[in-house]
Amino acid sequence: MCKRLYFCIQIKKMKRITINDIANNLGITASTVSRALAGNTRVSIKTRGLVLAKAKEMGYQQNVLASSLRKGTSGTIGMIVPRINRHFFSNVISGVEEILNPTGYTLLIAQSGESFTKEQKAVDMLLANHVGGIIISLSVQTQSYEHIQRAIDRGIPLVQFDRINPDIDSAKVINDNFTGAYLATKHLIKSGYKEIGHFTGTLSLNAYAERYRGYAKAMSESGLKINERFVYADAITREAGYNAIVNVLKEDNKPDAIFCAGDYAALGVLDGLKEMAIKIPDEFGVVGFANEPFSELIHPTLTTVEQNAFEMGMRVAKAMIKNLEGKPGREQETISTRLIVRDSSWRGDSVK
Amino acid sequence: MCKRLYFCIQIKKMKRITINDIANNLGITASTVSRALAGNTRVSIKTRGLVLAKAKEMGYQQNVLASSLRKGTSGTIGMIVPRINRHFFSNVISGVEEILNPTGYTLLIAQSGESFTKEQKAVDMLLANHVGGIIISLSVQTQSYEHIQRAIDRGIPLVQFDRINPDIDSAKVINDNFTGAYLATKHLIKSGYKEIGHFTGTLSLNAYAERYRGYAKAMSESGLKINERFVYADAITREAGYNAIVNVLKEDNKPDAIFCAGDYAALGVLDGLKEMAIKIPDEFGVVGFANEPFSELIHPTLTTVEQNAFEMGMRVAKAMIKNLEGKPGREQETISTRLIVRDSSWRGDSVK
DNA sequence: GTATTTTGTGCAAACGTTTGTATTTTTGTA
DNA sequence: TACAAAAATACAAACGTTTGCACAAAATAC
Repeated sequence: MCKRLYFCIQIKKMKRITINDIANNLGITASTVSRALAGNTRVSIKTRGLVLAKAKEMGYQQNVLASSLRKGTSGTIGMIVPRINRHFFSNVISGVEEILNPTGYTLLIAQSGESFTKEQKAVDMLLANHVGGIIISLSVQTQSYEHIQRAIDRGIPLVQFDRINPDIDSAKVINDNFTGAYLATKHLIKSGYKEIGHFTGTLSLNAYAERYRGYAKAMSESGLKINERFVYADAITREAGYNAIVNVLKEDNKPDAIFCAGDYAALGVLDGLKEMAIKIPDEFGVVGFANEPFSELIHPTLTTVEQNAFEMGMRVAKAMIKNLEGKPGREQETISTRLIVRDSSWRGDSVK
Repeated sequence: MCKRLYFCIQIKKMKRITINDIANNLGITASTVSRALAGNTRVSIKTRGLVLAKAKEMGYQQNVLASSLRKGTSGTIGMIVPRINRHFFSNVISGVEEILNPTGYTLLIAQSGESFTKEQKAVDMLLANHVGGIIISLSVQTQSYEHIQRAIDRGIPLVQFDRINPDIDSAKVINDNFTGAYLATKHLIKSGYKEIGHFTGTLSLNAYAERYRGYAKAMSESGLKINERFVYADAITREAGYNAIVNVLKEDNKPDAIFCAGDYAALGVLDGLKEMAIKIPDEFGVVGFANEPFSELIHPTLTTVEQNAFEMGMRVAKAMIKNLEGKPGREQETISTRLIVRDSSWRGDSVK
């Protein structure tokens, strides 16, 4: 590798300080140093102080790899999200780090890109890296769950969040999608809209199923009938939202409001309505879901449901830590959502 | 730990398959298995096939920890960004993963949150985790660089991107901030604005310094003088942009356009202008930087400079791999930027 | 046919910890 | 002072790889 010594000398990596170095320096043995650093009471308080001081002096840094190898468990938590550049997910990540970092755990993040194969690979990658636990939000494609089971079989803790599979035995943290959707729909009703449609994502994902459930509940509770022709279950992108609204307004029987299960779809709906010169909110109401940053910046500002992503992240991390500490903790937690009323839906009390 | 055996049985982790298991099973030795799995030609093609088949059959997964420990270098790359939930950074991350993942490297992401202390801690965390390399974009606070030097001294490859320190000896990938800013300012001039101000971030960061340089070049080239009272070097947030524009328009001598070094500041400027009922772009021109997703959604749509974040990420990853493979590679690469003209600045050829 | 090279494996040490057990030192008690 | 108990430390094995070196068997050369 290194043909000539004098080349190596300058390139050579600075040798890391190990516990053996400290031990030799202090004239004690490595095991004592190890225990001292761990704060084990079996080593005298005097030696502990000595070791700590010397470690600092020599610039010792634990070799996490060696430690994990010996202990059989690493302080790394793996996290799989569909996309890191989604406002919601990046904020969940921040929330997780908020709790995890101070405890010394480190987070290994992987993206599934909404692809099942990539999700599988991500799980295997995390397992190969001996993560101590896995946090996951399923991709839209995911329909089979052996990869998840593989992780569980390994005995490593699993926490699902947002896009979960209820049948998998693990801790779960979800948004209160039901209530959010319920309130959003109720709000549209209160605002005087009668023919309310719903654009959402695949109902095989619990998040979307719950939003549909909330929508349906609000409708039936107010004696309104759902027109299934106003319901699209594959409309979560801007483009899909646009296509759906254009499509649905072609019919004789038209809706006068749409509750979208995502802000991007709502954005597409607004695009379509503007194109058709339909007045918002006078003639048509729109509500989104997620409170994406753009939702308060567009015109009209978009009524939407806020999910507390950061809070969710913190709860996820806490659930993970609980599991890592050996406490069972297979509970399902729910993070509350909040309706934010803006211009795209509120016609004032007048209509009420 | 486990007081009662029959409790352990069900909780017990499934034992991992090691190369020793494969070796025993095949009646050969672990070193041969190791070599076979690595595709070493010193083991016969026959044995290699046997080992590979058996490994697959037994569901072998390499213990990355042990491997890294022995090899003294891990296949993990650490990446430190100011904030993960910024459109630009999350896209750079995606770009890095695009290149890194297929090669088997894994990415450990840490956030500095624009805090110097957190950045230092992040570096130490990555070093403790024996990352094979570090990719970093400096926080705005960072003024001292011992932590970076610490990493370099360890001999691990470093790649800086976007917010770099030119004095640190490492590979660097930056945006063509100069040209972007130059074109943006030129465009404003072409659009007929004469008194063009500049709202930017701390000029100690090269990215902002370069944008200033581009702005200055365009101005002087067109024979326009920079009024330093129209230049704010601490205005990168929406709020700061708002305050700055309100402030600057109080004076007798007013600008008629602002080139902002960030879209958020530009957003604040638009807020202020709208509040003061100043017509955009007729009376006042605004250009941002970054092409944040919201910039094409707001009213008026914002002229801005696009940075190719994903491309940048891929280049960063390639530079890292080059370094990991032992090739020196301390070059500085520049990713081109592109002006996107929208409604906030273009008064048409009429004015020209 | 022997000598030499090539090819394929095995052996054992090493990476830096952790941890059960053994050993030494200290302390307390009779 | 002797002797047990307690406290502090040392010893050594283990975690799962990788890799230099040794060795045997096969292939080639003379």
